[in-house]
Amino acid sequence: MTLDFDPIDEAAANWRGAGWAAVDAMTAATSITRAHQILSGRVDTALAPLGLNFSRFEVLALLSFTKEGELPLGKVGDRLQVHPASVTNTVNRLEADGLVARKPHPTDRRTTLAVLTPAGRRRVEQAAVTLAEIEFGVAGLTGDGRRSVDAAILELRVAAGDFVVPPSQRR
Amino acid sequence: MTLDFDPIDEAAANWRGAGWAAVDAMTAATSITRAHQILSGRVDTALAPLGLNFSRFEVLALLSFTKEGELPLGKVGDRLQVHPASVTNTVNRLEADGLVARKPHPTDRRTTLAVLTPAGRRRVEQAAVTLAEIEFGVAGLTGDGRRSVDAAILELRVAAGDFVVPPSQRR
DNA sequence: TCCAAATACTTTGACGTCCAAGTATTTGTT
DNA sequence: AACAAATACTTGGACGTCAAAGTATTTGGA
Repeated sequence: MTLDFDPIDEAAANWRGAGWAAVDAMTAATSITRAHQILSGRVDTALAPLGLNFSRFEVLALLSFTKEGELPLGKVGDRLQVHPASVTNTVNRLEADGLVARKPHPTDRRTTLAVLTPAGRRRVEQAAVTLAEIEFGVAGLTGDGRRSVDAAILELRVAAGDFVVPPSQRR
Repeated sequence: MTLDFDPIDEAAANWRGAGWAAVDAMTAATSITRAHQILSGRVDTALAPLGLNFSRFEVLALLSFTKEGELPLGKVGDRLQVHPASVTNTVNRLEADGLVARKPHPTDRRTTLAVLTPAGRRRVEQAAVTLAEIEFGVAGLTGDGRRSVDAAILELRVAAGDFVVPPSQRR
């Protein structure tokens, strides 16, 4: 069902025709939404044979970067910027597949650690290779395109309060 | 829980440290994912008082641009690039709220038309104003940023086969 | 010391998305 | 004319996300 016109261009023209405002914002929002749809479809398809999706992969990758291969669930949520309930759900699945284990925090009994298992470490290595092969779903974006997307979205993330740029690093 | 560092920068450094490939693709994918998360949160929050979300708004907007304010459900899915089951679901809600009605196609009895009601037309006008006010969730992106995002993602969409650029319009 | 507030995680429930399968109707071929 | 294939939509199920409420534990004053 490939169209023979750009649906976003079409929408922009309709928007202008209706006299609606912020057409450039609308096209940017629609582009980003569609890009996400495309890449997440590609990524999930590529990871499915490994029993992973992007969220699960992100958790494994994050753990694999720590010294001990473990992190409190709350930290996982902070870093990946997802809701605590989603972390619980994701870790449940990883645990069911034996890729991660839950372990009590040594000093704070409110806290639960997610620990990467040996199987989890092997799996995340495979997944990293798989994802690199499909270019994380952004095949079609050139190097320039990737850089400009990163730079533009950086502004959006800062504006959304994702993180504070330390005064020493302002660009 | 604002971080004092850029989590995507951090991820990129970790990726390089682990010797993993396609770091630039990873950051682009992560940026797009996060951008989508930010804007869709903002948009859904802004539309909630109107009983809409972005999907429902898109359907209403699309209908409002047609001459008769009606379109077969299948066409809606094609234009908005969403799964037929999602169209059914979205139209169900719009219908329950009296913003859209289903009507049989005059000649093809397989086909169902979604028709904008007067209430639907009023609602979509309000929503368009609301969305323009919050810049469709992309406040923080400058004009340049919006243009470069659009241009970069255009490549991605074409590569994904969203539409075919007619020979006469290749840029 | 005591206790309200904050923190950490889980549970439940409302939605949204997609896939796969099912029903109805039309199209295209022989 | 007959019928397999294509098309259009709906249904049911698996998942994922978030918000809100619930439980347990720790923290930070009064």
